[in-house]
Amino acid sequence: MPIKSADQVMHKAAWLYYMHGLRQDEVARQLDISRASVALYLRRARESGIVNISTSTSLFTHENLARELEDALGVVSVWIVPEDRLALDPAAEMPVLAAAVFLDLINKGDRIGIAWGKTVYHIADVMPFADLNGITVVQLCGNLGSPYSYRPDQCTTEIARRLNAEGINLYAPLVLSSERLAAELRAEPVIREQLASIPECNFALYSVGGIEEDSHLVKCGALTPAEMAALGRQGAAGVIAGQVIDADGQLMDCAHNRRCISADLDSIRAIPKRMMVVQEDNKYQPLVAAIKGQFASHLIVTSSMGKRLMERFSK
Amino acid sequence: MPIKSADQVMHKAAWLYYMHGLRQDEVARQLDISRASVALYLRRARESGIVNISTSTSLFTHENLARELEDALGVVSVWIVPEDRLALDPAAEMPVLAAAVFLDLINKGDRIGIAWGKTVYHIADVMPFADLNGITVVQLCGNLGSPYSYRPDQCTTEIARRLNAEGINLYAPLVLSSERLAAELRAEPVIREQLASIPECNFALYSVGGIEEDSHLVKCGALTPAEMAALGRQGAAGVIAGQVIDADGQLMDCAHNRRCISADLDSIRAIPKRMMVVQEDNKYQPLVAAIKGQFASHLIVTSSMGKRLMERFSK
DNA sequence: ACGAGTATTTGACTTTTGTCAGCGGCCTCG
DNA sequence: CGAGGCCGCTGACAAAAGTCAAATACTCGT
Repeated sequence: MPIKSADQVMHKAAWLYYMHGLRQDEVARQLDISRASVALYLRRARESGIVNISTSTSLFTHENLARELEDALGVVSVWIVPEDRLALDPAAEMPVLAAAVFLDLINKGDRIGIAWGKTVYHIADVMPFADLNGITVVQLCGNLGSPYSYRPDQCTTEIARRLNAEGINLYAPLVLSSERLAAELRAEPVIREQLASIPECNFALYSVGGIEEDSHLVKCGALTPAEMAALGRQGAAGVIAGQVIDADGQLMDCAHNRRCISADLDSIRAIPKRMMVVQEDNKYQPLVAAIKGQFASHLIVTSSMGKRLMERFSK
Repeated sequence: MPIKSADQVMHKAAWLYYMHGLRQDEVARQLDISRASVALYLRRARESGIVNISTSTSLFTHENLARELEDALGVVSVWIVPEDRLALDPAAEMPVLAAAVFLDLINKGDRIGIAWGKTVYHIADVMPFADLNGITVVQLCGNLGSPYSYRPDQCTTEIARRLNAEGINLYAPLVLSSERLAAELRAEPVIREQLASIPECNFALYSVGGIEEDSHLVKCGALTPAEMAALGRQGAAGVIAGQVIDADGQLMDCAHNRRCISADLDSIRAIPKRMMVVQEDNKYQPLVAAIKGQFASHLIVTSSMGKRLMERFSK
């Protein structure tokens, strides 16, 4: 007599309900439990990723603008979040779309790099549960406390949890108080190995940070408003995985970058699928820099941002 | 003002309901239609494959027997349909499992060969709808009227319809009354090209036929009971895509095979993923022949059949 | 332009599903 | 050994989803 574990009952209930199309009361009779329990098991099955429900994202790629941007920017694929009045608020829509596209693009066995920011955290927050095998999720940049609770390690951990994947955190601060200490820490075997393994990723998920004086990096205390303003005057245009880039998407030669523990920008550029998600309209300049720097192969933006990019890059 | 096509409304309703988790009445309010319409659109979205609901099939591979069979038979993967009293009737379970595994194994752009039989038709019958892109479904064997309505072209057409794939039928009878006519028909350009394209398939779905005097091939009138009995005495062991094979899984040298219009057995063997689904317990001998003939890389059987195979192949 | 025929939409009703307080078993610790 | 706490299951009720006949909006041919 095989002992039926709770997991097996859950799995079987999900199978009968979703695959055979039985009603909950029929499943209950079949498994000899109450219907209420069936409802409970079904919820757990969805939350554990045993059951997957997905919807085609073609709604967001079937716009002409998406096609035009793919050609003009030379990226693989673009998704456009519309802003007409029949649509939801883009702030709510974009993370959901990003999560759906993300799940669509990843495969068993992938190694996925996750960077840092409000956008990434929101994506993690709405990420459906899935039961992928052999996925590894690695953290692309060091840690930083945050006034919101969007710490880099949390993003990585949460996404790994939802995918039933292995999560690898980077146990180092994002930014150190001296260049010397940062260099020494980077040279530590445990950190060095982890940074060295980043080129093995085949997928990256991130946004691009702004360089205003109230940008995320400033709010989190990595830079003072004055330092950020100075960087801006020196030509800073955006932030990728905690590192400041110039208008051409190249790493700035500055003290902050030297004090930073994060994925090497060339390593990031070498990742085959680089999914960039940009929510805020004021990220235009940073996004232009990121695109020039080849940081996006898959891009998710609002229609208004898409139009501005089109004007900028179509000539 | 963009004109909202019915398809777009359906797609958007599905998006809001399944991805954002809104209730039907909230979706209705958002899209300014009645809740009943939302329910209708959601059904259509599921039936058109815009929404995908799938359940992990690991329940059926987590048996020890499956592992052992994979080793003993040298096949890639085995799924076992249990027959304990908590389980559904295998006759109902197997097609559902086969359809789920099938959907799991195929990818965008695949070319899929479909053979013929009651089993395959039942699988087609419960196949979920999906919105795969660039899939082609080709018919592996000629047509034959049937006392049940399991004609080969129907299997192909139905599966293609459900996957939103292109279906390519073989417009020839499975069996002709003379060898000469069969040879001439095979030489016809339209038929020849189609048969020649079968090695381009990367996936095959079929079962194996029996050689009893009431087997499918006899019931459909392709062979008389006497002819089948004679073939049995000559060493026939099973039927693959309408063609009779011997106990080693090799093509029999017989009149029936020469009168047959179907995929070349070597072409079938060359297909990378060959998914064989066997429902009936009396298919033991034919299945052994099919396995010896390398016709299965992915196998779905009942636990009792699995045990018999294990006894046969473990030594 | 008109009307027959077809497809879409809806309100009202029925069925199915989600929820949660409370019951009961079981394990732990005093 | 018994009390306390935890976990899982269930019955009963509330909420949500499915269904269908009837109404309305389209389409196409004449």
